[in-house]
Amino acid sequence: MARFQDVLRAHEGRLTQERQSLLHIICASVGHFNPEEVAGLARSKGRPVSLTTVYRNLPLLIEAGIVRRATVGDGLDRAGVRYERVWNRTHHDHLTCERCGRVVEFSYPAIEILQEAVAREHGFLLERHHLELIGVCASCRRKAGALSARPTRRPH
Amino acid sequence: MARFQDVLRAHEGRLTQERQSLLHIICASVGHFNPEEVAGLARSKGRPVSLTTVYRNLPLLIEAGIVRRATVGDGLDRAGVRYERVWNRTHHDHLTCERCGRVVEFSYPAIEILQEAVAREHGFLLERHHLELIGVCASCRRKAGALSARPTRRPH
DNA sequence: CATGCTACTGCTACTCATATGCAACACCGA
DNA sequence: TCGGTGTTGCATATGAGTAGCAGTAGCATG
Repeated sequence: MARFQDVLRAHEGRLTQERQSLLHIICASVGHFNPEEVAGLARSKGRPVSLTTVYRNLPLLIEAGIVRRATVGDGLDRAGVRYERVWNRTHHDHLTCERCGRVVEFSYPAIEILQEAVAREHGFLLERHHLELIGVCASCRRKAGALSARPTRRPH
Repeated sequence: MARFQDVLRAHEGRLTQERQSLLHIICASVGHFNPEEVAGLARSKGRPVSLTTVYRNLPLLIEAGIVRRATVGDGLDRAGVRYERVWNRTHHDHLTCERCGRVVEFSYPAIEILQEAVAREHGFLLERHHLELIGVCASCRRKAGALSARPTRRPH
């Protein structure tokens, strides 16, 4: 991508085989991924990239606005950092089911506008945000049934 | 705290010296903390608790609704997981300056209401959320001045 | 199109946060 | 007071991410 090349130039960087491999994989990605998965995909596509290199290039890809860190499963769970492509996609946030782990993407402009308002009120210039809603999805609620375990409504 | 004792009972747990020490420290806490800091405080107060024990008890304290994980500095930065007391405090979210690291707490009921709406639309029962706004605070903007580095407005 | 500078890669070895095995200990109900 | 069992702390293991380093490969230059 031209955008990536710009960032590379700004860093006096080079467009190596490995970086091209990463770009291809990420541009073809649909959901979230972590560094390990990217390295695995690269290997399986015959253009392997070491895990170290993935880690070293992710910051550049973020700076280029191609990927971002995604806060998914930020709850107590053992989640680990995940990333997602941002380039050529519309902005969205995440709604996660804490029972089955399902992740729904949503976008809700009204919330974004209010976030801007909050930032302005405090004299901040808003750059970005992380919003993750955590709850129980419809099917898990059905499964849990009316019997017990109605989750204690204590949002924060 | 009675609440903690309830959780302990549910787990057939015991109210040990160490757990009391942790409770005291956390109930006296004002801002965010990490496990290391808790252990340090306990030691300095003459009721030491090993780091291992802190790690082992934090999940119980979360379950008891006394603390929660706080998403602070979730950006690229080297942040690390932090916790904060929730018990006896009003709910709030965080507004972080990515330049100086200052954290402002805010609460904005309208956003909470919209979050509920989003969850409901998708059939979710909202349990909790993580919201962190990241931007540049007033004084850092002044410092950066009109000269350069107007942050690229690319929120997500 | 050959050359050389230097960024990049991948290996290995390291750090740091967090988890686990285990023996000694201390709660707490009997 | 006593005994079973949950808990603690140490030492050690795990796992994500980082840094050192020697060899490699972009790419600018002549």
